[in-house]
Amino acid sequence: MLDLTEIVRNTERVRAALLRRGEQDPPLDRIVELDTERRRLIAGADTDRATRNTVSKRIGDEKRKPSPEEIAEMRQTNDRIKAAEQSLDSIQQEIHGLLMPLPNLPLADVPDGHDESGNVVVRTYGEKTGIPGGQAHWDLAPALGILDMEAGASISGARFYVMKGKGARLSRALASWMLDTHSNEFGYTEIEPPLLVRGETMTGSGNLPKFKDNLYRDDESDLWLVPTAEVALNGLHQGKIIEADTLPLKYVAQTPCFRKEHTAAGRDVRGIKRVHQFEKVEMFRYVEPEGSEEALEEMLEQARTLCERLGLAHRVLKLCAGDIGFQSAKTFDIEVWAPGSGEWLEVSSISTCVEFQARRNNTRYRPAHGEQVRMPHTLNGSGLAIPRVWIAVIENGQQPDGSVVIPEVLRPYTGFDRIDPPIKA
RNA sequence: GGAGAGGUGGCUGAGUGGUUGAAAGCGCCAGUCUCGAAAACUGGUAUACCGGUUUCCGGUAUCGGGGGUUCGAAUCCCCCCCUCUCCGCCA
Repeated sequence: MLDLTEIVRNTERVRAALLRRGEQDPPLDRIVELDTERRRLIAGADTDRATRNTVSKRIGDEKRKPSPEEIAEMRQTNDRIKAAEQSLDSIQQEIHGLLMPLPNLPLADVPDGHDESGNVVVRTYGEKTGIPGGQAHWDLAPALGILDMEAGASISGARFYVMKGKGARLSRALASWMLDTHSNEFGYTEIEPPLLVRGETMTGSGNLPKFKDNLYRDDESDLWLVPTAEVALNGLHQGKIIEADTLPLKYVAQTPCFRKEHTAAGRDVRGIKRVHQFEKVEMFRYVEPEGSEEALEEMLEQARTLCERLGLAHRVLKLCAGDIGFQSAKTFDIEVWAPGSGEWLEVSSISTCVEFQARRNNTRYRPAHGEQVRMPHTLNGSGLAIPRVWIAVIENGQQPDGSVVIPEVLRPYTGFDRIDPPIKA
């Protein structure tokens, strides 16, 4: 959520920033107008309440019954207060309704651009690998007996998959290795959060109300399935004041992610690049505003390190203003090279949301004992998305004889160093 | 799912209609004392919003959430949520 005060005071600056994101005509003037009315109503109601408090206190102090005149006067005052409260309530609801769909403002150094074509490749690491004539994972993996798309479809429908044998094991190994690296080496606290969350939690992260079409929901219990662990990790401190000396908080979680992907119908239909349910390891931080840029760079480096250790060629993209996510102020993507599919696969998206999520969530922190509370910055980043890394690992590891070699770092987790094709009878 | 108990400030915990934003203790901050520290003592210590002569002052709201009764509600009434205990069920 954007800061109402900021909108009122710097309307044009906010408008310009929103325009960079492609928000053509945000209702800023209406918001300012409503805010003026809001202040007027609060001032009036507060004055009436002050009167009521004074009169009641006097009656109490004097230990007597109120006079008929006082009662009549207070009834009138109370009616006025009630009327003001009702108007105020509807105005605040309207402001809230206008504010919630507005995306975060891009930071100054975020490049201009309308869509993904405006993204900037910051740097490419490693050489593109892969054998000549290597297969894409949707051919290779089923042939190895480690992936069954038909079974996924028959159990649950399109865009669901089943991993089998060493494929399932590879997926689990990737997740465990990543979690261990984050916990043991990078200093994150591992979290196992609920996967079903309340609507408020989903709103706090920015997924509601605007993106409900992409979310699964259970009507009966009014709970939503998380599209990323970010939602739950962001909710960890909602409505709370984080006490002094506890920032930065660094969390990591591995969860399934549930996404309807209606909006992407027709895109990436082959294989497991875009599916309704996938595993992802997610980093999340609460930091003081001053350290937020540095934290973002650090998270980028950590996610990148994972790609490097897997021996995957990868590149870092700085997303343009038109392509960053709703809640993001600045985002880097990491893409790994998948030689069989012949494309760069996004395996990580690392963003700072500055105060945007903290404000929606009412999460604050106290810099030091006795000091004024402030809003922390929240940052999130995949570290990493499992199926796409899985794709890159097998496509990069495939050998001329049809087998797949497993990266060194994963072997303690997989318990095997290669995946051989099944022996034909 | 059945029965009961309970939700008060950073924490523990008083408070059943009128100087209660809220006792007391703990914690924390500052000062005194000390070579320094501890102890002791003294004082301070919530959040949000509105207004203003804007490092401060005034006002309003907040005792799980919402509604009601009343001149006045942490305190009385109604609804909801959550936690705990016992029973049942269950990975």
